[in-house]
Amino acid sequence: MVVMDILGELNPEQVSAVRETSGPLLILAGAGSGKTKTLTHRVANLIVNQGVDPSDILAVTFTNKAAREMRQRLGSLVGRNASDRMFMPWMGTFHGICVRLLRIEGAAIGVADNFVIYDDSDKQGLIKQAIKHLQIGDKALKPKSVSSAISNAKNSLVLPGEYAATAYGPYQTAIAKIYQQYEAMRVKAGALDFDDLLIEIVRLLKEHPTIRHKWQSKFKHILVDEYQDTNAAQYQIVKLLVNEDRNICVVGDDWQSIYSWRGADFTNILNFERDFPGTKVIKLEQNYRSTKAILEAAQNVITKNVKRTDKKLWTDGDSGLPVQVHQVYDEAEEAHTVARHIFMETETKVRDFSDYAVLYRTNAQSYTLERALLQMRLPYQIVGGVRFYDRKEIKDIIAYLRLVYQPSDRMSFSRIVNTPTRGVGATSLEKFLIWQMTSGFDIVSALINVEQTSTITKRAKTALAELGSKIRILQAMVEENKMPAEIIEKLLKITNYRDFIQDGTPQGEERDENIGSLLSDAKNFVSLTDYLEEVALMSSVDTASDDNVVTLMTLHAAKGLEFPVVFMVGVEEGILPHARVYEAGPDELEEERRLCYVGMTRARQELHMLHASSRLQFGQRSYSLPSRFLDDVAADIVPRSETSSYSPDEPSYDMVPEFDINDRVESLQFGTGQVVDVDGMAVSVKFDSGTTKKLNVEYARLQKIG
DNA sequence: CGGTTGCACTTTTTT
DNA sequence: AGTGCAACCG
Repeated sequence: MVVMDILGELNPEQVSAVRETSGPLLILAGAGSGKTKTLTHRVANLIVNQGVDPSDILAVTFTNKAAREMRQRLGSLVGRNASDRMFMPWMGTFHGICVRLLRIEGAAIGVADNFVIYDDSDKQGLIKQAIKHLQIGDKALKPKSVSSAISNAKNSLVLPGEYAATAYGPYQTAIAKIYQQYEAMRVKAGALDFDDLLIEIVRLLKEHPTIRHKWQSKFKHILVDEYQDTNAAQYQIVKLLVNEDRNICVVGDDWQSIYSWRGADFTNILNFERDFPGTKVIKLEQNYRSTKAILEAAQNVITKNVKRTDKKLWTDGDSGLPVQVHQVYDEAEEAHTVARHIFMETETKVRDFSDYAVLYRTNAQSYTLERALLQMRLPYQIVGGVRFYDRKEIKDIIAYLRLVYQPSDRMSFSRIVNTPTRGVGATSLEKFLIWQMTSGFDIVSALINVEQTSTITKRAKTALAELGSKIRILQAMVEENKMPAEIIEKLLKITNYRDFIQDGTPQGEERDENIGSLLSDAKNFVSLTDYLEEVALMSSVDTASDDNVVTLMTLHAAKGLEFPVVFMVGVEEGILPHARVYEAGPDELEEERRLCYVGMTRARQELHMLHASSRLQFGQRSYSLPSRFLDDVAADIVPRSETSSYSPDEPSYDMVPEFDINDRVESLQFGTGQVVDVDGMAVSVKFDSGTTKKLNVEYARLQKIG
C-alpha cells in the first residue's frame, strides 16, 4: 500500500530509478524531468519499503536550499516532520557534509574542532598578507588570480610542495611561494577555506583506513545530485565513501554543466559507467516543465555543442507561445521593457509578481533592472549579488564572533581591532602582532596580557587590554552555552557597535537595520558552532524568499529553479557568450551555450530574450550584436515599435520638463530642493537635506513644485 | 592616528 | 559609474 503511494505518481523511467535500489545507478535527468521528485521518492522508498535506517543514507545536493526542499518533500511523503533531524538522512552540500565529518573526525588529521571557515574575501585578505610578508612586489600578482590559482591547485588535490616542484617560470614560482605561505598562515589562524573542507576529508579518508571503513559501512546508500558539477576533490570523496555494495546513485545532466570555471568536470558523469562497472543507466527525457516551443528552442541551442551526450527531451504539454526575442536600444530600454511587461500583467491581475524571473549573465546587469522596477513600484528580490553576509557591518560582527570562537584567528582580529575606532592604528597593530607571535599567547590572551610588552604606547595598550576583557566576557558566554543571539546582543552592547554605525545618514540607518535582521536570524540557532557554519556555507540562492515578488538573479543562480515567465536580458555577443571566452577555447564557448540553455529551460510558459544595441559598460557606451545563440532560437521577433507602444513613462524629450534656476523641485529619491544650475539635460539641485546633486533630467524624474 | 581625497580598476559565473 | 585602496593632510 505504501509502495503504491510512493510509486503511483511516477512515469515508468522514474519508477525504475526508484526501484533500482542496489548497485551503481546513473540517472541522466534532462531539464524539468522531475529529478528532485524522483530522488525524493527514491529515498522515501529506501526508508519505507527497504527498511533502511534514514541516518544510513547520504544525500548530497548542490545547495542548502535544495537539501531543505528535499527534506520537506521527504517529510510529507513519509508522513514525518521535516525538522525531525533524528529521522532525516544526512543531507546537504558536499561542503556542509564535510564540515560535519570534520567536526567529528578532524582530530585525526590535526584539525581542531573549533576551526573557522574562511570565505573568498577572507582568503584574498590572507593572500594579500602572504604576498606582503614574502615581500613580493610584483603588481602582476593580483590576489584574485592567486586565489583562483590556489583554488585550482587544491581542487585538483595538488599540495604546496607538489605545486612548487612542478612550477614553471617566475609566475608559477611566485604562486608556489604564496601558496605555501598562505597555507602556513591559514593553519596558524585555525581556519579552513572552502576548498580545504573538501580536500581535508579526502586526506582524512585516505590516510585513516579505520575511519574510512567506519563511514563506508555507515553510509549504506549514497545519492549525489548535480553530479555533472562535481570537481576532482568531490569525485574522490564519493569514491572513498562508497563501500563494497556500491549503492551509489548519481543524478545529473551534462547539458547543464556550468561550473567548470570552479573546477567542476562533467567528464565525471560521462565516466561514471567506467568507474563503476555494471552501472544501470536510466534516462529521464520527458519534460514536465516547459511548453513545446520553449523546449524546442532550447534543444536547438544546446545541440550545436559538440561535447555532449545525445538525448531528446519531449513533452506532451501545449505548444505554447513562441519564444519572444526583443531588440532594444540600450540597457535602460531593456529594463523598462521588462518592467512594463510585468507592470501590465500584474496590474490587470493576469499574473503574480512571483511568476517572473529576470536572468542575466553578470551581477553588474542587475543595477539598471532594479532601478526600472523601483520606478514602477514593482516588488522584487535579488538573489545573490551582494550577499547579506558580505556587508561590512555583518562581517564585523561575524569577525568578533569568530575571534571569540577561535582566538587564533588573526584575520578576524585585524578586522575588528579598531572597529569601532578605539585608537589602535596600523603601527600599534603591527607591534602587537609581532610581540604576540613570540609571546606564546593566543591573540585573546595576548590582549589581556598586553601590559607585558614595552613597545606599544600606553594609550594603545589600554585600548587593547579593554578589547581583550570584552572578548573574554563573550568567551565566557560561549563556555556557558549561551545562545548565539544572546552573545551578539552582549557584543553589540559592550562595543557600542550600533552607535558607531549610526552616523545620522540613511546608510547608517540601513546598516543598523541589517544588524537587526542579523539578530533575528541568529535567534534560529542554538549553538555558535552551528551559527558560524551556516553563515559561512550559506549560498546565494539559499537566501531566496518565496514572497510574491519578481526574482532577479544570474543565470548560474537560476540552476534548478523554474518560473512561469522568464526574461533573459543582455543576450548579446560579449555578454552571453561573455567576452572573456573569446580568447579562451571552444570548451568555454560550449559552457556559455550550456548557460544559455539552462536559462531558457527555467521557463514554464513564456520565454523572452532581450538584446540591446548599446550598453553602458565600465562607464563607457559600447555597441553589441545579438548573441549567436539567438540564431538557433526558433522565435518570434518582437519589433521595437511594438514593445514600446504602450509607454506609461518612457522618458522622451517632449516629456522632459524644462527647469530654470531657483525652481522648487521634488525628487523621489532625494526629497525637495532648489535648482541652482541648468546645463542642458544636467540640472544641479541643492536639496533641503543640504546635499547638492547634479541630475540628468531624463532619468531623475524631477517634478516641479509650487 | 584618523579621516579625506583622488586614482585605478572593475565584470564572469560561486560553494 | 561605483568601489576599494593608497597617499596625504590635519
